[in-house]
Amino acid sequence: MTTRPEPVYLKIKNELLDRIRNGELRPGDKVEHEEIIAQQYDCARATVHRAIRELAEEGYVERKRRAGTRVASAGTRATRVTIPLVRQEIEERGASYRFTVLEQSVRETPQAIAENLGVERGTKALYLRCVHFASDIPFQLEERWINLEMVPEAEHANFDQINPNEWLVQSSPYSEAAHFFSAQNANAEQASTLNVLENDALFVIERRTHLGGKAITYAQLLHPGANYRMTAKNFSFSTKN
Amino acid sequence: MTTRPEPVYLKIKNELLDRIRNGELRPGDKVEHEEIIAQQYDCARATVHRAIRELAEEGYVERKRRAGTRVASAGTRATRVTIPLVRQEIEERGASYRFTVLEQSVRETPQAIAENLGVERGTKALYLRCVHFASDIPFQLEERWINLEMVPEAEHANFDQINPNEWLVQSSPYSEAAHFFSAQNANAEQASTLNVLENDALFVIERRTHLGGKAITYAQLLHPGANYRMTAKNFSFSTKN
DNA sequence: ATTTCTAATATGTCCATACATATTCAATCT
DNA sequence: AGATTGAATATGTATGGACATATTAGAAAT
Repeated sequence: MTTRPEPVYLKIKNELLDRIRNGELRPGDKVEHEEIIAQQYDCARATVHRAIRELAEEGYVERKRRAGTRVASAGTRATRVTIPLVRQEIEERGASYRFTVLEQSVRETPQAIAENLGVERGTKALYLRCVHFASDIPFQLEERWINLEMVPEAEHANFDQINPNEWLVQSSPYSEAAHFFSAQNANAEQASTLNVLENDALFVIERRTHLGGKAITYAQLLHPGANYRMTAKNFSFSTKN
Repeated sequence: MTTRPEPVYLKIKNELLDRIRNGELRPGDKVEHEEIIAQQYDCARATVHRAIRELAEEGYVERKRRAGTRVASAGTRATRVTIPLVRQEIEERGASYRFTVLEQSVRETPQAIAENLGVERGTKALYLRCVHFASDIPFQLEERWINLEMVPEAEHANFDQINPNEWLVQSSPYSEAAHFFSAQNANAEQASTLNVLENDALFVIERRTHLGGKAITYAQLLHPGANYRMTAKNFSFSTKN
């Protein structure tokens, strides 16, 4: 198998990472200066810099000017989590997707929701409740509030063909989002909607979406715990293997 | 307030991100070529390259040679999750930390565990069960298996002063880890240990740790759902604000 | 019309150099 | 001793050039 030449910065990065992983370089240890590594690999300092900068971004080393680079103290691990669109997630499992809107009404926001939307309590907002099915089995219950001050068109939007999340993604694709993950017991209503038993554990994703400091929407996405498992992916891989 | 001059690559990155966020650049739209942007900002192409490369790593744009750069189709969002050491997590909440080892024994691995450890079913491994307390309230129940083929010292390690996770982190700080998140109902034993009711929802973190393709340990970290909420952090911020 | 080849092109990597800036360490002054 | 100052130094950003490589669009051949 002819292997394409690995970029030098990746080679340096991976070899450093290996040394960190196998314990040759331990937390607190100093990493050689960029210039010295550049000599060792016979490359430019910028190339070494990129390698070590990426390791720093991924949390493996810590850098300080003049002080140099040290292996970071281990323990806390940063991983990458991808929150997909429900439809994608379902179709990737080889199941067919459909959804139904159980409720769609303009309501006064209760305290907890108002806080999440950053509006005064009692401000009118669009409340939505949907179920998303994977091959006709309930997969996700979505309870959503949309800030009509930010997205007034939502009030008369039609969610027969397109689900609220995808509709919102169209209107402002890359708004800023904050996510929280937790576990809850299903209440009677949630249980019957998701076709599980009351008190069954649910995996909950909360999402708050902003644009320019103002909240667009707040959603709770509830999944039957028995089916649902979220996977975190690592940042970098030593290609050696 | 005298503000230090923003690096050019960040200025470019943030201004592009703003254009993507506010909808001026929509998914599928082409971003100007690096050389053109370099002219606009009167900087080198390498500077533009870094700005756009970071946007690509964070999932905002997609790049192809010759084809150019396009705003990525929105929807799936990548976020960063940090899994801290229990002790840190508890102390950061201003609570005092202590833990107790409920069980520590060498056992034959059952099927499910053997799969996670990548060993033959029935291989001996160290089984550990610990509770971690936040100001004397049970915070996390840890059920762990350690592969003694990889870490034989663990068999006679003393977990009175240092908890198993921190002990393992010392022995191989930056092994590779895979994480999974899910929700489970507490069984009777878990419930009494965590001082919650049977069937209460638990937030579960599973962690599988490898080194050079071989599993070191597999752990389930169970948290009472009522207390626990995991927060995902975004990658980049437009500094404009 | 379809396939095959070829040239154009935008991104990907890299270099050699330069200067900026945070931080340390040592020398100097109180 | 303690505070202040200043030089040394490792990283951070940037330049302007070069070549590599994937991919596309168009030309040529079937």
